Amino acid sequence: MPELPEVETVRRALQPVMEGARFHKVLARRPDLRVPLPRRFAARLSGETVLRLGRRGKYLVADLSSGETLLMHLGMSGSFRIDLAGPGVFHHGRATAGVHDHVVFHMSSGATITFNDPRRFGLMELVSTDALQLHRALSLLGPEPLEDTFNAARLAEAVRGRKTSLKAALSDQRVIAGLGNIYVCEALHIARLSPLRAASTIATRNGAPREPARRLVDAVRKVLTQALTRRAAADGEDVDGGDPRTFRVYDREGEPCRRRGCPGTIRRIVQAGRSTFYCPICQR
DNA sequence: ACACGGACCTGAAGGC
DNA sequence: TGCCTTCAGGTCCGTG
Repeated sequence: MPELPEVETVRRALQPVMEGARFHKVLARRPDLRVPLPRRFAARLSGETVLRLGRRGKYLVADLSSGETLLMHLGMSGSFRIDLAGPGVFHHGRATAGVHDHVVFHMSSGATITFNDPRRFGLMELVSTDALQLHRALSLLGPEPLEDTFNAARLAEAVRGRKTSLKAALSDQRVIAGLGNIYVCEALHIARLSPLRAASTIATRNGAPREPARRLVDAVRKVLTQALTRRAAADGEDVDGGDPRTFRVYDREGEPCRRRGCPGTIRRIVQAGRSTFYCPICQR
């Protein structure tokens, strides 16, 4: 499911019921996620207050009153369900937990937060807040694409000398944090750059970032901002994928290119084991 | 050091 | 209908 816009949307949904609230009761129903749940997971959370719920790349980051930070990742299929407590919840709500409801937080806010993840590629870890930036998942992450730290110079530097495709480079979380297969394809189409192009060719020309690098930075910002806006409008519905009709290239093999005046047909190829969708006519 | 293929899981969708 | 194959938006590890 989740790339940066989806994760950020989840964060915004959880924030009101988590920030400032205590973990009243925690259920670790199935500990064998991609990384096994931390030892004594429920006990270490219970009674602690969530000071702040943030996001870094595709990770949700909850700082706790205990001095530990709860790090969460949705993997491919993870999602959170929020049930606001109320009279009759046992009669009218979900009385039975779903098979893939692996972790349940009962918060002092009254909300019940359920982590569901069929494929179990998701992850929850507890790390010392002081050492958070040293954590291997976070320490290598590239800049946040919607912050100023992400710019053409930085991108050019990150891909300089990289002997790999643009598609692979943008998918690399060390280059930019938060992009996944869909938005990489979408951003490359907006920027009119071929996913097959060598990443280093957008980099620098005698010191200054090349024009393609600038276009790509703008395209990444644009595609993420648009997705975030659409997510907000969808308001919880369609937690999956997003509307295929709004994609420019993703999952549109054989369909016409949506760029004005472009006669191209969207092609699907496989790069590094994953589908890439692009227009061979207008992406160079 | 880097880049790639495969592995990790389950479920949905398509072909026959 | 049902079985089989393929594919899925993420990451990590081993190999070359």
